[in-house]
Amino acid sequence: MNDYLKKIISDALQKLYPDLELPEIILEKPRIAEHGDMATNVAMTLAKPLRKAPRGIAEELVGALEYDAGQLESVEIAGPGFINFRFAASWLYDALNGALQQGSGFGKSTLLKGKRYQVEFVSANPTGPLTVGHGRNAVLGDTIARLYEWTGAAVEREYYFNNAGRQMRVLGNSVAVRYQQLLGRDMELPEGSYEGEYIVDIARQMTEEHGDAYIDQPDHILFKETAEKVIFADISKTLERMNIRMDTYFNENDLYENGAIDSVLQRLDQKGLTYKQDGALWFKTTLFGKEKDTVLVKSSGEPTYRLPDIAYHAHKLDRGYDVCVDIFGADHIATYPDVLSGLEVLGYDPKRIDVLVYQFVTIVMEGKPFKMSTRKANFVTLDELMDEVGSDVTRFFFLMRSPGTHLEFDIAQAKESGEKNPVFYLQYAYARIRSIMRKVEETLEDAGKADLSLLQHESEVALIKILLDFPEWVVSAAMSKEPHRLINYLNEVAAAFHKFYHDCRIIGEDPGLAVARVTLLKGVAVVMANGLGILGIDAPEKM
RNA sequence: GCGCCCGUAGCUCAACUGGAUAGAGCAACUGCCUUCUAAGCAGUAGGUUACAGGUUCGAGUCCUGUCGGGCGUACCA
Repeated sequence: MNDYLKKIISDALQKLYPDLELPEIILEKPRIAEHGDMATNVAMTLAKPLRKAPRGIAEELVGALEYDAGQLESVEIAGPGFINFRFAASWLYDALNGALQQGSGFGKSTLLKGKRYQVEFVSANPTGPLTVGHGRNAVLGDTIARLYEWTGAAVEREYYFNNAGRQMRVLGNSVAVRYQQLLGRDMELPEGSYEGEYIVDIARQMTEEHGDAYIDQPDHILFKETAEKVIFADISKTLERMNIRMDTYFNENDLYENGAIDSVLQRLDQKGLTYKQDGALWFKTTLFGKEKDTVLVKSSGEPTYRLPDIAYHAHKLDRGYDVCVDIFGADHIATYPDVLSGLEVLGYDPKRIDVLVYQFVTIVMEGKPFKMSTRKANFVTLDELMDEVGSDVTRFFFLMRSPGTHLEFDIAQAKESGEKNPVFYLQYAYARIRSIMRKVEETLEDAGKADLSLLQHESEVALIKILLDFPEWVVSAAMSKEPHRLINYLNEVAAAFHKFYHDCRIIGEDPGLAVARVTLLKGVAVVMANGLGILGIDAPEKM
């Protein structure tokens, strides 16, 4: 429809003003129903170049417009010079039929067809269970990956981790101390250790498997390796519970072993972008607008995380993805520009790295902000949260707000919300439809072909129009990396359905109308199921 | 100090990236179930979009400044 409108508008413009360079024709959906189904502001944007009043241009344009009555019912001028289009009913019915034919594919597009996307997310080092603090990252990353799949891309999900750094050494040591304590040694956990109960569990597992074989080897690699293995198993189980499945777990250590780190250092050096000072190796980030240069390799010989970050991203691009998406919390906001600068001087197109920075989640417990720390074991795990409210509510909660805004997560409220939780509003709409369908199957014999033109009620027409918007909202949510847009849209679908349900009956109506309404219901079910599917949320048969 | 993000109804947040009368959900109040799920529908009330300027046909949205909050600003990850 949009293409059709653009075509007739530009045809008319060309006829009226042959010398004019055609402007981009912007179509938008008016907020208010009285303003029609679609509107354009071309008359206003042309006011300046044509040196004419917007309304005058609009009148000329509408006069020259040639359109098919099967597509458009009316074209009107309103306000300061908007041109409002109202779709013909026959077009709506055809479009609804088309949507039903696509079924579970309705909403898919080919926008990114042929593109390979990679989404890297979660990427928490395996030092402890995933907490609600990781939740927003995990759910955003996975849902954005799903959105890209729906827009036609081939998508891979990757988890990046580092098992060689200081964090993991401390982790191994924490396990070793607990291990020795369990075997009767009187000793204290050093300052800065991981204090969580799960460390004790890992240590206990080691006493069961190995007895006291390692009691005099607290630095043995087995402590760290066991911890890593156990914790990673736990993490991936948590992710699976949330409907998240990674394609790849990428270990930073591989970058050292395959020479990617050295290669980056060499290439930066060749470009003259690094220098030594005070025993450290610096990257001249001041050349890219930073206030200070950045250390890549510490005087201890250990690299900072920026160096492997650059190498990692270069490696990802080398693997052939068209676009690599990073899901970062706000604390990374200052670091990724260095990575982009590094990639650019290495000859990569930084546009192939797409970063989503989301604002932090404020955990609220008992009415007060709650500061979490994995190290101090001061946290609520995602598993605990899902035990309370389930994975649907958990996913929904993290998705319902714009990534760019701070999200307040009131644990007590999430636990309590139960029945009045907003996710149930959507699921209830679907369950209601399924319930009607089950009843209708008993009463309505062979439905035959529905005559959709019987759908004349205001609530019916409004519902059809909203359903037809679904594909463009999928695209909008995907391109902006803002899944909450889809949630807002599904809310409108559910609201329109509930209103229809209230206004229009099916059972007991004239069979022709009943069949038409059942067809409409199927359309709603398709959109709700597809939409919830993108969000990774269950569409229940019953509630 | 400097950089990035945020500031919208009592609370939590939308507003499709510059459009027409700023909208939902909680919380408050009023109606609607002998008929397909009341986890619903309809309605009332609630606003100087933090503040002050600017840009233009038009600003919650863009630019400048002020105030308030978050995060950075490490040879920490």
